[in-house]
Amino acid sequence: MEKVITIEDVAKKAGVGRGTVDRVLHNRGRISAETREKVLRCIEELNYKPNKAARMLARKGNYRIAVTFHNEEKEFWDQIQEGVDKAAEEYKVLGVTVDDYILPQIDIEAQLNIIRHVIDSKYDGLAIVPYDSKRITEALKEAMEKGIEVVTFNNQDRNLNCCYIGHDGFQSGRTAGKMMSLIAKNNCRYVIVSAHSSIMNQIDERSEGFLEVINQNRKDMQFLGVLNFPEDCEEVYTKIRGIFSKKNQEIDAVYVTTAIAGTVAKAIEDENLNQKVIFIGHDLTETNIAYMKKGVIDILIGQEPERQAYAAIDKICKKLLTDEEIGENEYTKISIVVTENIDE
Amino acid sequence: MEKVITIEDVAKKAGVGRGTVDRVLHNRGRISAETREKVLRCIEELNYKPNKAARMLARKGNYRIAVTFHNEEKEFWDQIQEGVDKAAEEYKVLGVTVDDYILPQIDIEAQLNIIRHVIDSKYDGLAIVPYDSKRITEALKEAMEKGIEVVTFNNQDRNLNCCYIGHDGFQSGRTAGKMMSLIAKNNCRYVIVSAHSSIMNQIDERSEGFLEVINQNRKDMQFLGVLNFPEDCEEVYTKIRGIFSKKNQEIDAVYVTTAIAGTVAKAIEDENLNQKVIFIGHDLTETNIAYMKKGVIDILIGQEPERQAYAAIDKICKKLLTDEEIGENEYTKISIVVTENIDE
DNA sequence: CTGAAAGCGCTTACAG
DNA sequence: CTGAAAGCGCTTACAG
Repeated sequence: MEKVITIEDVAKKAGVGRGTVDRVLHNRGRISAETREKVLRCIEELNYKPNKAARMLARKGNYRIAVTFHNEEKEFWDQIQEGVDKAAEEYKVLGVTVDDYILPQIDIEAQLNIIRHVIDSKYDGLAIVPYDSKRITEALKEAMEKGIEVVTFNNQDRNLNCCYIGHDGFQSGRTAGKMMSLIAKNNCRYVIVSAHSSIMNQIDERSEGFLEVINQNRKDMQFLGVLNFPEDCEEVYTKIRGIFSKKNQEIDAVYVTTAIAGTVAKAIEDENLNQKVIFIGHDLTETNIAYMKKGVIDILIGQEPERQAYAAIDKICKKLLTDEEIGENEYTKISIVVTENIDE
Repeated sequence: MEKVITIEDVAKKAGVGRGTVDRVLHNRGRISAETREKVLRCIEELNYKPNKAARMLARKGNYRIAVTFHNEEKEFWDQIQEGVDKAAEEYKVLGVTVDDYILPQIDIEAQLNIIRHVIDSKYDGLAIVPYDSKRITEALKEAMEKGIEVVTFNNQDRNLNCCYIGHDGFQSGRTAGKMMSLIAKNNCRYVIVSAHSSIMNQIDERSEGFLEVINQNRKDMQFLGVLNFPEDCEEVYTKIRGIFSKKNQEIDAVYVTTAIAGTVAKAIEDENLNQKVIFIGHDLTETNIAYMKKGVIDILIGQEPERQAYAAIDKICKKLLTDEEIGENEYTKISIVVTENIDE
């Protein structure tokens, strides 16, 4: 076995105690400049790499982190929840407690209260799906200033200087656009179903990206417009069905940017337009996958939801437990999924 | 902080020493049936979960594992190498040494020698890309019988009862087929470029899967046949260029199952057929990506090579270090990639 | 068959 | 400012 360098080796070589090496490693406590220098040099020369398992063991204990999101589109957020649970389970044995704060729907006021609570209760970390609001941005800034480790996921707050983990909405719209431009027949007439002025900016970015690629690659395609449906309900279903019915001669393809793909799919199926309308949507929810298997939805764009939540919590825990920097934004993979490559 | 149950708690509750609990946990040493029962019950009741970090720390040391593959298609195997290196780095601090045995090309005889060497040198584990040969199967069986932890990756030996990590060749061919069937124009005439009687069975499986989906979805498409090119060289380039040139009226689409996509792409580009031939290939190598960006290749099917190698080594180390079962085969994700969703 | 003790590498009060 | 010691949870010889 190759000899592995430990903190002990460094301490011995530098002629100091292990505690001292630890201190320079983490800039903890005060150390004389020369001791610091010497230790640093030894670390360098020995190419010392701290053992994370040991670190976590020793540091064990007593951290509390909060995670918050809403779960209105249940199937999707359940996947987020899985990521949360997995991380919570994993770090529990290392002494960190993860508390979930889950809202029934997007609610800026409620989210503000949660952030406030997180600050007041002196949580050590916060993983959050931030809604687009100046007040939220401000509240999160305050939390960060008070030393709470904050990581955002799934929706990016571009006004906040904070690590984000999730997909790039614009790029995923572009990917959908590319697929559409590859598949669509000549002079294909298409609509986008979206939700304007959403409090989740990812949604708008998807439309932009989609249109950009179509306009670039397929000048022949005809854009019939955006249908905005911020909510998902009976009424929406009826409206959509009406639109496709009346104009079924006109619509050859549809791109749904939001979580109402299931409703649109149902409308299309009920109008017997399965094979006639090209359908691209987002997220690998059970409903969406079922419609894909039935041939209503052709392609789904995935964004690795479990990974988003898992990574957000993981980063916070690593920072807390091992001082590892939280680091850069991490964009999750944008997957293109057809029935043949569904995962499992 | 929620109280975390440790081995100590279990021991106390069962009225035994920690060592004893450890023994029943790992079926190490002999324990009286009743003690065993009692301890098991306490573990159950307390819902005790061992702390892996602690386990790895204590078990640290002195494991050697070997990994072997070839790297003729360098760009691809470099990605495999990355996975190997990442795992090696990670486990080094835990006292496991990873030795690479890399062949310049597929070579059954050479691989046999490596397996032999692994057995003779009493390695603790072996991660291998097994070539299709009865003798290899036998040699691996012997290694396993001698207690070496073996995991295969990238190419599956279906005659060996051993964990495999990699993509499902058949399913990835099906995925390629689906994309082709979505994109291809009416009466599209297509060829498959492959390498029959390969020593890597994944290749043949891809063709099968591809054809199955096309035949099912697109009766209109016309199959012009399989072009077999086991090697990648100047001569192959010339031949391919000839085929596309002479028959450029005839070939509308091509599916390349092997690592010679770059050569095919070059031929097509040199014949100025970029926009005329639909091109689907495998693996996100630099060359392939470059041809995709130039518009020669339309779609690439990925198979997570880094993950394959990483997971293979990771499983072996976990087994060695924490007794965690190596478990089931793990099929890596089949990704569909266009320029818009290339990772990074 | 089983318990007590030492050790894995790191961190954290506690003295000085 | 810095060292010695105890402890994190688990495993491993060593006695018995």
